[in-house]
Parts: sequence; C-alpha cells; structure tokens
Amino acid sequence: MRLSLNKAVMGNCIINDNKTAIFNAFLKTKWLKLTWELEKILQKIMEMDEHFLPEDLIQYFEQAGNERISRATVYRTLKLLEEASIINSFHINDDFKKYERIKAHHDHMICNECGKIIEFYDERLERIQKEICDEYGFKADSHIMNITGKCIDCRNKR
Amino acid sequence: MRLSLNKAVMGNCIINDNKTAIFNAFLKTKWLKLTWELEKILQKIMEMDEHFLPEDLIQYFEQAGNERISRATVYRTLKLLEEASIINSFHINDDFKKYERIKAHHDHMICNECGKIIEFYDERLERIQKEICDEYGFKADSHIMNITGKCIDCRNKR
DNA sequence: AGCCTTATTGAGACTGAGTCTCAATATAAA
DNA sequence: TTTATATTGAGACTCAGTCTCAATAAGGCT
Ligand SMILES: [Mn+2]
Ligand SMILES: [Mn+2]
Ligand SMILES: [Zn+2]
Ligand SMILES: [Zn+2]
Repeated sequence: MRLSLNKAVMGNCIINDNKTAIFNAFLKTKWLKLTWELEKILQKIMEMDEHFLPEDLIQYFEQAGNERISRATVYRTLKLLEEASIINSFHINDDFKKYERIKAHHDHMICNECGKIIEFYDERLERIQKEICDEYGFKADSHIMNITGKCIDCRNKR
Repeated sequence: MRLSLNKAVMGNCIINDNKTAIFNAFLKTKWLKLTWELEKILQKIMEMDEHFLPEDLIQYFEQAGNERISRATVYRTLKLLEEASIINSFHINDDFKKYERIKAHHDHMICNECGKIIEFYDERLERIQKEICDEYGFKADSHIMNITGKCIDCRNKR
C-alpha cells in the first residue's frame, strides 16, 4: 500500500508532532525526503515500549490491519533516526541490537535473571568520565555503560 | 588431524601454563574434558593481540601449516573460556562480538576515526558505580563502559 | 595397560539478523 | 505540472553463529 503525503497526514504530523518536524529538518540537511513510511515508523516508535527491537516494528507492520511497511524500510529508517539523534542503540550481552528513544542521557542496569532494564543517571559518573577523557586528550561524543547483575526483586525471591 | 594428549603436550601446557591449568580445573567442575584443540586455542589466544575476533582464530586454524581446528570448535571454546573467566567479550558499536583476555578490569575508549582502543581504569568510577547499585539494591556482577569519540592522535591530524 | 562410558570433534547444513538490488513509484522544488 | 532525484518492497543474498551426527578421543576405573 502506498499513500501520498497529503495535507491531512501532514496536519497530523508535521505541524503537531515535534519529533517529526525535527526528523524532517534532519532529512533536509541530507537532501532526503520525508515519506509516509518514515512518519508511520517514527509515530509507532513513540507509542511503543521504550526499549525495542527492529523485529518488534517489523512484526507490527506485517500484521494484517496495520499499514504494511517492509523490513528493508524499517531498518533503513532506524539508521536515519539514529543519525538524527532521535533514537539510540546498544547491545545487551550477546543479543541483538536494541533501540530506545532518546530522552535524557542515562545508563543501564540489566538484570540477568528477569531481563529488566533499570535506567539511572549520576552526575558524578559523567563528570569523572569527562575528566578521564581530558587526561587522555580524548574527545568523547558518547558512551555506553551497562551494569549486569541481579535486580532487587530477583534477589528477594528466595 | 587428531593428536592425542600425550605427555609431551601435557608437559608444555598443564605443568607450565598456569592458564591451561586454571581452564582444566574449570572443565573438571563441569565434567568436561580437556582436549588438544582447547589447549591450542587457549595458547593461540595468549600470543595474539589482546582484542580479537572469533574470525581471527578461525582463519589462523584454517591456514595451511597450522593445526586444523574447525569453526564450530573455536566458537564452542570461546564460550567455555568466557565462562571460565579467562576471556571476556564486548561489542563495539554495530560490529561483531570482540573478545579480550582478562587481566585486570578496565574500561574502554574507542576512537571512531582510527579504531584504536584505549584501556583505562579509574577507582572513583568503580566506587561510584558500586554506590549507585547499592542505592537500587542491585547486585552487580560486571559492567561494560565504552566511551566512543576521537583519540588524541586523530584530533591532532588537522 | 586396557576397558568403557561419556564428551568432543569436524563437515557441512542450517538459522536469522541485517543488507542489497532494481524496477516501479513517491517526493519536492521549480 | 513537470522533472530530477530519492524511496519503496519483494525477495535474493550475506555471513556470524549454531546445530547435527557419526566417528573419535578423554579419562576414570580396575
Ligand atoms: Mn534506556
Ligand atoms: Mn580491553
Ligand atoms: Zn530481575
Ligand atoms: Zn584515533
């Protein structure tokens, strides 16, 4: 199914949805075009669980009743959204790449018993990281910090 | 090629090589057997670059002139060595899983221009992580912290 | 040293996440 | 509306990693 980006759709997204406007601005800088598919994918990401797999989106857009978008387009769009700093990706252990919407920067604790992901942010950690980078003359542009172990709930079970 | 684990080989490895002894002890706890292949793989890892890919080992053991060990065995052995805490794995960005020998714990800065990996260790970082985990009642058993950006050499080129 | 149970090996088939191709189609700027 | 350029989807493809299974090796026991 191919729909055109008519005024009604534009009215929903470009005017009212901040994220779509940001994404469109990003696309313009690279002479890329905003399509109906990109909008739908971004919209779906916004209503989904914060941490998701590409496969989650692919399945959604394969389900009868939902708009159909191909796996190729889903992957292409995820790359663009990451470049546009709207989403973020990271690996948990051996598994696949996971994505999350970018809100404020945070790090992760991952329970290897129940799989729960706890987000935290600590100013001291960030400051010290900055100091260490300065010592090495390293200009950081991002970092990932994942702590794995056992969450409080799983520890209490027993 | 299949060789038996004769006394000469044992003499080289089990008696003299601390790591092989440790690995063997680990294997015993799981009723697994120490084979000539496992020894060769561990030995090769010890003489290789500190950060390596499974594919590096596979290629080595496929080269004419070297002992032949299958890709299945390489992958199986890497898993065992990781379980035995002799090696460690982590992801850099989108890429594959990388392994490294475990020495002392350290974190990584990764230059996304030249690919260089800088290792560092900072007591303050570790202490604060511990404090944060305590706050959440989270029992950490490991963490990965990778900072990506531009190293000093790449910054000076220009 | 030899027996015997159990674990390991390698060839190659297989899986599945992610990429690529290309003709048909949509976008956006003029 | 026209036109140049970007995007899409179907499905082939890649390739890291896993699995299968018959042949073989390890090592505990006597
Ligand atoms: Mn998160
Ligand atoms: Mn390292
Ligand atoms: Zn848990
Ligand atoms: Zn560099």
